[in-house]
Amino acid sequence: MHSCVSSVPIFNHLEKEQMAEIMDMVQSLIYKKGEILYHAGDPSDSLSIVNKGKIKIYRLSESGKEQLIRILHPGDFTGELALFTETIHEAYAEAMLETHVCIIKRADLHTLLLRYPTISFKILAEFAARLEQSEKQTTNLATEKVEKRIALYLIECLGEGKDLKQPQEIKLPMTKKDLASYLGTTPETISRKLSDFEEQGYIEQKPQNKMKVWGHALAELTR
Amino acid sequence: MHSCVSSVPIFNHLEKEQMAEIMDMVQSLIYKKGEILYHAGDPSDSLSIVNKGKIKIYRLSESGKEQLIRILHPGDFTGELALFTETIHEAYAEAMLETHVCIIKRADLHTLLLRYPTISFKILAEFAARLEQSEKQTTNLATEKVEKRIALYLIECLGEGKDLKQPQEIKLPMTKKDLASYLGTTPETISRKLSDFEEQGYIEQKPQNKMKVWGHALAELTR
DNA sequence: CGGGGTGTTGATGGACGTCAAGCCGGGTGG
DNA sequence: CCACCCGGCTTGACGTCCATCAACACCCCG
Repeated sequence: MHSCVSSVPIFNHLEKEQMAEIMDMVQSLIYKKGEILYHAGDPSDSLSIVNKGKIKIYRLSESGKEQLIRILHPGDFTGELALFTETIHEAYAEAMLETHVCIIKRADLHTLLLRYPTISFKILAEFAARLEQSEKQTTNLATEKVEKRIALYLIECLGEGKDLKQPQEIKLPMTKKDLASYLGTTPETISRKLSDFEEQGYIEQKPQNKMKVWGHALAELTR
Repeated sequence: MHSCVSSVPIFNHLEKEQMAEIMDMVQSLIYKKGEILYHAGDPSDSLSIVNKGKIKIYRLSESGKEQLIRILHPGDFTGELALFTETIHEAYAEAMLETHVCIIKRADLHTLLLRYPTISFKILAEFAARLEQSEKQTTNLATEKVEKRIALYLIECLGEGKDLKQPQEIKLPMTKKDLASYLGTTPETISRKLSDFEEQGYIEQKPQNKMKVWGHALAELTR
């Protein structure tokens, strides 16, 4: 039990005894598909680490539209925003399927950070990476047309080290509806653009949100 | 000299002797208007704290458009993104006028954070706030029309505690060109929408990017 | 006084959001 | 195991928001 502690990036550099200490502070929880971990407006007093499953983080805009921010996979954590600023959550977190999480209370976390400053480094690195990612997303939304945003997303899905010259099969990690929300567009437009891509020979669509992708061809689009 | 250390949020909770220690690690620099602090692609090996002046942080999109991310005022810092992740800068930083900054090398900062873990809390809080802000901006870009984004921005300019019922005079902290870049639109559109607002009696434009704003009227628009 | 960058205004077209109708697939309950 | 049904997805027609291009006014700075 509590196996999450040893497998989580922010802790896995510690010694065994230290991990044992952390495990005592940790609480385990299971959410069913569709369950909400927290609402916008909830006070935020704990850090949640995903152990198994998937969680989607989204916001509601002023006008009530849902905007997907990020999907958490095992090893990822959330609670960040309000944990260090004494405010409330501004986002929503929902389990996409049965999901196991470990929870650490804010007070316990503070104790830990004081005792083991290296944990702070890990969290700082994670925050910096997310900030980077978020700003990139902002820039894409602000300056690129939908077609390019979709192309960039697909290329991102291919992963880093891959050889773009070979077509690769990928599976979208979410529904097209969610993808639309993430990319700031509509399901209709996603559908149409993907058909276009297919017509142009950039991709080949398969059932269940899978597709074969010619990365180097798509990359042309993003010029 | 090095007065920045004592006036900066991330350090000002420390004792006098500790501050003295920090001052030894700090280096002072002055940039002239238009000078670049760093380019995208530069290795990032120091934290810069603004002491006096203004710095604008922007990115170039895939297609080469400039996107304004944020403006740093005295007390703000930058360098964050790459400082903790061993990567390179992805953004540009440019002095908007003569600007004094204090610099701490990455290695020195790490030493500090290990010795005084409370500094990490301050930085974590700042990162969390920026992340929050960045995600909100993303959501606005993804889901709101230009008119609403502008209205929301103006309301933000009014500041928090103010009484929306009274018209207030504000001065935009940047040119309309930069504002357009920040809000993901064009100077032409900004100009037109502000004229619209004026016609509707929501604002009254004055020279030098100043204007009188009826906050509660604008707030209606954001429904 | 002159010039470069900012700001304004107009005309135009294209990208994409919206509404509507229908399809399909898989999850549920009988 | 089949039938149903709901939600996701697709396709089409249509309208509109806003970027783009171009021309010019403005204003601060040198």
